[in-house]
Amino acid sequence: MNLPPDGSPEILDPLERQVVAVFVDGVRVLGLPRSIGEIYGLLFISRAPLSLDDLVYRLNISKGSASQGLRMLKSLGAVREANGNGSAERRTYYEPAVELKRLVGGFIREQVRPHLESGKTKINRLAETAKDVEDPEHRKFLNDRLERLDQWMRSGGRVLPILQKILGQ
Amino acid sequence: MNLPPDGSPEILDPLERQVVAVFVDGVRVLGLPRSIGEIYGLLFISRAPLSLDDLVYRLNISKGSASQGLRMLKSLGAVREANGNGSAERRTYYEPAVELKRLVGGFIREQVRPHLESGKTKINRLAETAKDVEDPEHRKFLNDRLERLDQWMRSGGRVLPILQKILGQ
DNA sequence: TGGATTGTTCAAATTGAATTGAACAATCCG
DNA sequence: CGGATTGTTCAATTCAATTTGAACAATCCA
Repeated sequence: MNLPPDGSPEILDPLERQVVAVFVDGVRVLGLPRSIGEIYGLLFISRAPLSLDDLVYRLNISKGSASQGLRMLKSLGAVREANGNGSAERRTYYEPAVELKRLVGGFIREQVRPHLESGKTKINRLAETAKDVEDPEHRKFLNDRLERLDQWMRSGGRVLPILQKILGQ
Repeated sequence: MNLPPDGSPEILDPLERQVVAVFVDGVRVLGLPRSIGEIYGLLFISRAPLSLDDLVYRLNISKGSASQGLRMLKSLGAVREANGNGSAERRTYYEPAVELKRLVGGFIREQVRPHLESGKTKINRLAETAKDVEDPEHRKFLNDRLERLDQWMRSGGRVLPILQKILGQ
């Protein structure tokens, strides 16, 4: 299916390389590791699904990276197994999910929501602590700020579904 | 104004420490450095504006970090100089901007838009490259994917103002 | 002027997150 | 079974981004 490895020949053609670069850049903004961008980028611009070994060979990354990267991409719903040929293939091939809605949904579910939740929890705990502050002026100030923080979280929570709705075309 | 440093005494009270931790966490999600979260967090929970030296001392960070952190926070519009006392003070004091709208706006302007722009540029260049692909089937596929990528960018562009509107209460 | 105070810059050190690689499962099939 | 193939795990390493720290500006004022 692919040429066997030599030293380190040019495995990606220029267009593929550029697309991969775009995604590497993209995922960095989202705080995701480079390998995620490389893997998704290559899948995105490949006509046929690719196997783990394809990714290892063509991107010149380790099996470990590819395995973990695919796991994360699966958990994000950004990649799925291509059960294309009904035939009995041992190896599994992957193809990208290309619907923005799905990608955004996965990111929000896996990366955003958990932080919002844990943030809310921590803030509630803080509000408890603030109750014990002696000076009433100071206590008032703290409550005001914590209240505001709580509002931010609420706003975040409200915005996410709207975001998803809008990005679903 | 503050006690002088000893070895490394406990400079933040527990509540302050927790709030700072929340912000450190928060900014990491946004892909910003820890010091940004520390500085903003301490300003956020402090009744009085703080100077650079206050931050250095209380957060136990270097002057360099504090200076660069404040610069970034200023560029994000997340912090402003407190010209509180009309008196002639040499040192400048900082206070946080606490309006979510402003914070989100600054983040979008400084961190999101530039990436969207450069992304668009790169994709246009890619479309040029794709024109030279011989096989018409393959070319069609590539154009389809690049078109999709372009759509994503547009969606992003459309969503940002809406986001800002919603978060402005 | 000079020295004290405040803040900036940037090369070097540090640190934490991602990647590697080798050992280990799991499954297949002759 | 046994060995070949495919994929996972995780401690050790690597690498990039952040932080440090020391030198350098800039401003103040006695």
